[in-house]
Amino acid sequence: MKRDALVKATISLVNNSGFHATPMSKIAKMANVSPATIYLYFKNKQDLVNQVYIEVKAAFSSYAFKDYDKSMTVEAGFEKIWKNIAFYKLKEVDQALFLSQCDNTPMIDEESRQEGLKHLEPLLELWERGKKEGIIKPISPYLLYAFTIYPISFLVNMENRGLCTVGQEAVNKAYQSAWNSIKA
Amino acid sequence: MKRDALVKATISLVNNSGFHATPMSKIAKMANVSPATIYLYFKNKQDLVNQVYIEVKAAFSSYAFKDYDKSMTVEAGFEKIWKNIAFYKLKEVDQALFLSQCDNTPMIDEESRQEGLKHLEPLLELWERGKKEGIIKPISPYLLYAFTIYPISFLVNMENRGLCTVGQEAVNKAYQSAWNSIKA
Amino acid sequence: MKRDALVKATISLVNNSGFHATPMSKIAKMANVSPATIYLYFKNKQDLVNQVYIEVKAAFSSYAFKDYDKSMTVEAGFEKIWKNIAFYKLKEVDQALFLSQCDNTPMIDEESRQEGLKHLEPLLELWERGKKEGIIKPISPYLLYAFTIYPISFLVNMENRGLCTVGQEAVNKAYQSAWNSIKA
Amino acid sequence: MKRDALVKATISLVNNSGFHATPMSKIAKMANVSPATIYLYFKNKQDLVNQVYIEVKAAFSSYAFKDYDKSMTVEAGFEKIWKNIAFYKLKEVDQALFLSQCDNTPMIDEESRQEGLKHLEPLLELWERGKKEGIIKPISPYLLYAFTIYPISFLVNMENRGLCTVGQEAVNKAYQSAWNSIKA
DNA sequence: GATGAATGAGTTTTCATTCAT
DNA sequence: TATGAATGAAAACTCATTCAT
Repeated sequence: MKRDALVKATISLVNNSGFHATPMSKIAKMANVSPATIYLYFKNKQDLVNQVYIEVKAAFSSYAFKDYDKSMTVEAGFEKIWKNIAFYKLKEVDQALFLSQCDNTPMIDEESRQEGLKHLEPLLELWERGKKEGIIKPISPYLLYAFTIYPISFLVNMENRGLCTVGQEAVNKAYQSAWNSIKA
Repeated sequence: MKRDALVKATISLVNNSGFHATPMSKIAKMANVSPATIYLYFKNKQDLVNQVYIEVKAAFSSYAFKDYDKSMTVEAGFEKIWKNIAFYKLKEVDQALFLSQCDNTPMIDEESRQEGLKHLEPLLELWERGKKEGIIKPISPYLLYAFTIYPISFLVNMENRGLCTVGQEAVNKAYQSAWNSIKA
Repeated sequence: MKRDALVKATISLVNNSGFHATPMSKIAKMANVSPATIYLYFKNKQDLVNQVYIEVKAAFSSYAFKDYDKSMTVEAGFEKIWKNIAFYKLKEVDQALFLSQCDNTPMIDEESRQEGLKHLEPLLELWERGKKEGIIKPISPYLLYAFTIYPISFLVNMENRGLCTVGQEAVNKAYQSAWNSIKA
Repeated sequence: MKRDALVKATISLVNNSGFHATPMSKIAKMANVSPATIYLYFKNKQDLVNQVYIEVKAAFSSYAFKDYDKSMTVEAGFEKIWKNIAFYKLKEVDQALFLSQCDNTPMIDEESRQEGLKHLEPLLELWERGKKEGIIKPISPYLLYAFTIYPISFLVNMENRGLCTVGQEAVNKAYQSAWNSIKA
């Protein structure tokens, strides 16, 4: 209950001001809780973001593989996963922005980062299979990720700043770009 | 002289700890300068990062269009610019990381962001021409950027964290992915 | 039962960290009790130490006069009492250290201090008698205490810090010093 | 200047409330200084007391050996040193109380304790000589200290609490007790 | 221009105490 | 009796910024 409110407040405030610029007191206030209460659930500020990061990453990853099934063809599977991710990031903008900030700054422990990464396994496996089947380019998973998944964050960022709008059509076009960039 | 040292110190420290986690005193110390001296060159902390951002962005952009010429074909021009950018980011890792952090967090004024953006004009023009010539997909420049330029940041981040190495071959493959993602 | 555990925990923790550096929560934890439970037995933190002080002082004093009897000669009586005290302090190190800390810091109410003091009456009487009989120097009881009883605390402190060991022989020598310092 | 004021304020406040019960803010206020200023001179609260302890101990020790000279007889030397110490403690009550509190609580680092101890060397040497000459009892220096120097602290404590007064006569009597307790 | 000392305002964190159960 | 969750108030400490020199 209170923990949930704290997690939500953290995401929202970190998005708006960055980690180090959001005082615990503000998080507490937004969660309608005393500052001291935070420390019942989290060891300290660092622990708070770490836990939030891991949880958001887990929620994100779980959504990413919804309706995905290893028996799908590589292309179908990739489209499913990619669109899940895109859909998730465009819908749960707050969480997406939070993750984007975590992934591009030193605000998260390396350990928690590793923890958050392991959820991606199925996608890596799919890519591996795709490479074996000659459907996907034989390039490092970092490249595959950089050109298919990572760009989505940019679009969410831009949309959030009101610089552009990402509708259904843009998503489809984006998917085409993503797929074109890695298909063999 | 001292201003330069301050700019460099800022980049380095912000990369390692994030903007709000790097005190002015540390910046001063790293630049071998008194804290008070910072205020001779910059109005305040926010002004300091803003100026550093604009300068780095300018250096980056100027490099991006080295040897580029509007008379080049779209494809040749794009390859030139893309590789300039990639080369720059892989060489000037510190600056690249700094920009990546600026672009994904609320640490920079919106105004300075706009300021930093305008250097990109020639690339946008090239893309426009490419679209008219039917060489590049008719999609928004945000999409074009997301799938060609933005991924480079991811690779630099990963390399910096020691998770992968980006050599000449990877750069070529990355370029192919970038081009494939936007070519008509 | 629980009260006992609380008293013991208090002594132990205050010895290791000092009064103000030992939180109620730690005391509760060490006593396997909820923090709230402490307040069933003690009005507040100050009341807790005060009570503990008085109890320890009482236990100490009661032991001090074991097998002592006003009919003893002054010298025999003093030796008995002194050795009781020394034996007690060397055996119940925790309690001795606790008292030493109480006696040398402002952590105890003046009132409780007085309360703890009155147990010493028989020793004062013995000294009075000794002075009348010309066996003990005609000096203030504070001096008598300072040179006979107080030194024992020092030895216990040193032993506790691992700086020296106080065996049977040392105790005898110490007693000789104590007696020499006050005998007429 | 400011550092001096801080040291003085620390001694005074620790005497009245104990180390952990005196907030940095109070120390700052008493020294007419901002709390932040404390951290210009001391790394943290622990460092503050440690440094104060070492300094007071040094002042004390330096006074202790005033006009003492290794060429003096053991008895004369001891009387000189003992009376120096007594005089100092009775005059510089604040410092004496502070040391007494440091010596009987866990508020000082073991390291600083060692540091403070080494000043006593000349007294230990004198005792060693006294033992060799058969003038002082062949007992451990801890015993010698416990029965000669340590009692002075008790008297100062008592006088400070208003429980007794220690005048010139008492000092002479006390010295006799001290000497009697250790002379062979 | 350059500085080091100083600080007010604010940060994270702790803790004695309470209260609904 | 007994508690665990909750908290207000205060603690230690930090830091952007200033100012006399």
